Amino acid sequence: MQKGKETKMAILEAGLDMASRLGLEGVSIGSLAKTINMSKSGLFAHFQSKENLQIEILEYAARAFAERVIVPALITEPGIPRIKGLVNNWIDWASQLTGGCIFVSASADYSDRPGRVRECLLRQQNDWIDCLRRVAQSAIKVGDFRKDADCEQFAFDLYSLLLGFHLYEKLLDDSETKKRQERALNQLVTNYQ
Amino acid sequence: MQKGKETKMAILEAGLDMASRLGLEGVSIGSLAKTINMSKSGLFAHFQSKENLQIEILEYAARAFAERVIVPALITEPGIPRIKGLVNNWIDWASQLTGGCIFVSASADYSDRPGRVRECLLRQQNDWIDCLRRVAQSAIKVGDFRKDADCEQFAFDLYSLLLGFHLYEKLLDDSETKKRQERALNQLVTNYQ
DNA sequence: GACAAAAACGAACGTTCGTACTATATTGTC
DNA sequence: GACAATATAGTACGAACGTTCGTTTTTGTC
Repeated sequence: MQKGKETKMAILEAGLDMASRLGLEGVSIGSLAKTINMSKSGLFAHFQSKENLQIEILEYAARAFAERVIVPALITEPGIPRIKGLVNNWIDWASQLTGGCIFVSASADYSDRPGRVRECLLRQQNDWIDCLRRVAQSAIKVGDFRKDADCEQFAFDLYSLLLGFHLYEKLLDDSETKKRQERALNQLVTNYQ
Repeated sequence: MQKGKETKMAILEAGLDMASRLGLEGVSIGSLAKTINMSKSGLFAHFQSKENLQIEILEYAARAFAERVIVPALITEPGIPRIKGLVNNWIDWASQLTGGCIFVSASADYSDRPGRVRECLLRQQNDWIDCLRRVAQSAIKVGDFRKDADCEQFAFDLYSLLLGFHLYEKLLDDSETKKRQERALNQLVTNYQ
């Protein structure tokens, strides 16, 4: 069977866009079916529950994220170039989605909403922070960062920077945001050299 | 008339808690009425629309925020002590609310949801960033920061740090978050000295 | 205590929500 | 082309949504 997978992908793509605009909780089966031009029940049959739909959207987003943000950065040479590449990829990723990075909004939404969706998101965010930690470690290895640099701390610092950028860019629409982010990033890597 | 104002305050307090847990969009008139033990229509009469309710919750939150975060910090001596006081107040504020700081979750939720709620939130966030800028300026004035320090940049850096802390604390439940935040803050003020 | 104003209520509106069924198209396989 | 498997549509459900209405209770004032 082929056709099934295709529609499912189309649903998830539209679902990702809708989730970025309205949040994962704001994705309703009826409205999503309407945008994809199919029946509510037809769409529902692919997921059996709304919770499954939300989780599959998250997992679809994670695959796209790995593909567009992480993998291209791992091809770049390790150290500061890779870090800057990763940041730029992340920014591109966030600007491609209408409502911004789905993981950022979901992290705020599910900070106190227990369930399988939250657990899935938590796993993903831990993976992402791990990824940030590893790029710092490879920066140590190639000599861009000093030997005793705290990689966990760097992950915290860098993710914070991305979150700040996201808020400024998506909510405030500040024209100088890109400049602010670049300055902060340069200062950040300097602190770890 | 007195009674009316009292119930309204009780509604807004419960509404703020609910909004911090479920997001502003997740506050439903029916469930809010149930937690406050009054009828849906009775509650509704205070606001005339859900949008008004959301805005009044935001404004109620802003008053509480000014009272608990900003004012106490302005009493502290200017410069680095005031900055650290402000940060600690903010952290207390975020930890008092079950689901975390309402402005953080609302900023993510309303990044692409036009309307009066978004406009209100935007005004508030600009005020907050202005506040951060001013504490940096007073730090220059008392000699804690160097004369040519970029206060706008400092506001960006500091708010980013708070957002990072918020995500780590509320979603990841990382036991070392407080330490991470303190290290980042110390490094941050060092960069501006 | 009377009386008007304000506040709270209960019921109902039309709509949308997620989900459960059954039936009809569409697909891939022999 | 037959036949089974899969995919989509259609309909219906109970509950919850925001909102409106008319009524009743509570409140503050004279």
